[in-house]
Amino acid sequence: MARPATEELRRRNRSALLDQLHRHGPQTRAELTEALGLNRSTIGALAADLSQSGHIRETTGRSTGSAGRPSTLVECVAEAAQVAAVEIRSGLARLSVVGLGGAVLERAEAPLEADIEPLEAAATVAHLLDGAGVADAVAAVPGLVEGPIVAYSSELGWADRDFGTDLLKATGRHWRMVDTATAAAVGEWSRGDAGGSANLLYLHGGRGLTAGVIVDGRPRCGSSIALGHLVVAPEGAECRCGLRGCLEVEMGASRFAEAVETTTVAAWMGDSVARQTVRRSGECLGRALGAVVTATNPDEILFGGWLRELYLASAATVRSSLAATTLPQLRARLRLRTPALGAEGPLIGAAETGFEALIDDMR
Amino acid sequence: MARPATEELRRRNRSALLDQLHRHGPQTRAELTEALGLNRSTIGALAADLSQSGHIRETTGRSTGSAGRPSTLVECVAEAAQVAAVEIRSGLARLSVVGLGGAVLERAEAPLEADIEPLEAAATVAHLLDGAGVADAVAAVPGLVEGPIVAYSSELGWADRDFGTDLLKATGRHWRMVDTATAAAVGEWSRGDAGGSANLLYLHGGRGLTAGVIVDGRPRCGSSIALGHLVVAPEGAECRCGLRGCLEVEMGASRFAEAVETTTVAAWMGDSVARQTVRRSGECLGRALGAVVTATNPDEILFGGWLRELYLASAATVRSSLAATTLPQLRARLRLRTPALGAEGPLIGAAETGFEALIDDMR
DNA sequence: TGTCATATGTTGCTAACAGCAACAAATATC
DNA sequence: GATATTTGTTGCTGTTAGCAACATATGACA
Repeated sequence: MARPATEELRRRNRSALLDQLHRHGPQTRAELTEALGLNRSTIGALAADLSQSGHIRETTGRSTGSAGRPSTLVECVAEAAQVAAVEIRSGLARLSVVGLGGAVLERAEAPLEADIEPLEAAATVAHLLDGAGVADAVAAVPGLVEGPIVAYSSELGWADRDFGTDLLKATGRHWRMVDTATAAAVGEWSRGDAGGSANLLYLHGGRGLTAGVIVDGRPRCGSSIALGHLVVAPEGAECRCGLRGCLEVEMGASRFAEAVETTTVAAWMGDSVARQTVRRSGECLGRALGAVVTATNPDEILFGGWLRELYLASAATVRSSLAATTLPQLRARLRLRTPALGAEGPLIGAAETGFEALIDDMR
Repeated sequence: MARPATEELRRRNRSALLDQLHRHGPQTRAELTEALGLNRSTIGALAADLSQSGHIRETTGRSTGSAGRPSTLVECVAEAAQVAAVEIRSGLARLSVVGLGGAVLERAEAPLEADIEPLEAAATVAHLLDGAGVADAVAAVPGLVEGPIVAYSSELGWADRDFGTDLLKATGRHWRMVDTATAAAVGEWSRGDAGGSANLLYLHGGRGLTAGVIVDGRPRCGSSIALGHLVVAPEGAECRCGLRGCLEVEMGASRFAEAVETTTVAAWMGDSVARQTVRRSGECLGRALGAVVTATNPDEILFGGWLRELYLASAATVRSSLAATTLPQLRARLRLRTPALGAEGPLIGAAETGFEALIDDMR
């Protein structure tokens, strides 16, 4: 290593300080001292560094109410580092520009044509981004994502498409790629209220059905989960992917996705045909979940996208068919719930992925 | 932190050096310099520390064959830190005492009664260990292990038993607990030749059927996978666990386990009844694997215990029924094979778990 | 209103660490 | 046997975080 180890240490501490502020919001220097386990004078020096470089701002402290010299409050400067997060869906591209500390500085969205090609989608993203000066960029795509490649996406109808390179061509910059469900899982993990569980499973319902995982407190990067292509009925109908009896076909994912997009949830749930579909789909979901829970043993399952509506409408059904296919010891710890961040989860999580890389690279 | 940060840095480097030697065997100081990215003089100082404390031994260097001063060879002193690893099976407890660097210093085994109680098993372990002076102790149990608790073990017939505390009572010391499959996965990962894949799934066939996972290059600790209780036939026969159609019942796990234990593999495979059972079970395994692969997306699957024999006898069947239930994009990267360490995997991996903790605690 | 207790920021100093450069040692090559 | 080459050793340096003493700013209480 060319860099001296002492400097390395300093960088690590500096990045830890910024990370702490980014994740947990404005704090006093005294609190930072406590949180990082460093000396007051060290925190002072680190804060001076980061203040100099414009990453943080120190304001005169709020009165604590108790005796003693008031602490100076430290907070991130949102404009100091910005990350662009894009979510690609069927029919829609959404952009958020997020600042250091997690504030959303800009939003934009644009429609996408049906059956759009990756390069065209990338062009739309370029238009949305429009030269915004961001330090990192992350794209969330629903499906099986491997590095820059979208290996398979039911929702977009893409298979083995190099969307990462298309984004590079269209925007002139490198994009990190994640799958929508993993992004949402990261979002809930870092900014939602799922902080407690070390093993989190996020299910995302769109035109297809994908899953994202946090394992032992770390987002599982590098390989995503195409849960919609879990085969639940070996003799079932053929799926576009070539297999038979895929979960997303058996559950009627596209119908749900449309229903949630086009009608109000209340009207949709009132429909008697829909009600029966909901029950049947809830059952199907529960059984599929049984396999997934047995195979991955999570602490918490979150239902995102239209799965949220389905779960809310059929929680009892889901639970009982889950119970028929999992050991009680697995269910004991398991919590089922809906995401706290709603539809913003994927964008927030994607941005968070960018910030993690950014802050890590400061070391 | 009470400790100065500079000392912390030293400890980290010292532990990294020892870790490097433990994992990759004897190396010259020049190689260590390269591997750790530290300066020659730093390596010298660290080696002096560890030599002083007795953890390593420096011998006069082997002649490299090329010009230059010969390098001094550094190696772990096996006796300097020892870990006891125990594997509990139906009918048998096996012990290895492993030294720093991975050398097996002692072996012992003892029969266990059928339907043994945890406390009795712990007593047998105490007898096997017999006051050996080990720095850490790890027990591998087949089933769902959560901290000191065996939540469910088909093989031992235990449910929610506090085996960890029983071991503490019987041996007077703390035991780390892992499930057999995760231990074996760690073994293959660290000492087998699975070093390449970041996501590894190890299937262990005993009286029951469990799985262990390496995710993104890290063993997934804290929660194991009772794969035998994946429900593959909702209308199937009732299992001892209370569910219906569990994989291990449908596959006839106990019959396989017995067959492998009692007859030679060749004779067993020659049997025409067995041959049909093998085909059917291979098919069943393949379909179950489809669900697991879809839900976890591994790079590599290893078949341990009697699954090794089953896989070798029916690889084509397993592959084809796997193909019917997984996306081609998932299969593209996937490798199926048998473990390099054979039956030693669980013990080696369990010991490795202990060493990781031990070396980590030096920091 | 003033004094004291309390909590926090600041400053100068210290111990320890890793890196560096110069030197010493030990081998291969010619 | 002379030289090139690689590696270990030694003394020195720059940087770091911790510490202690001091300065600063508030609340509590008389």
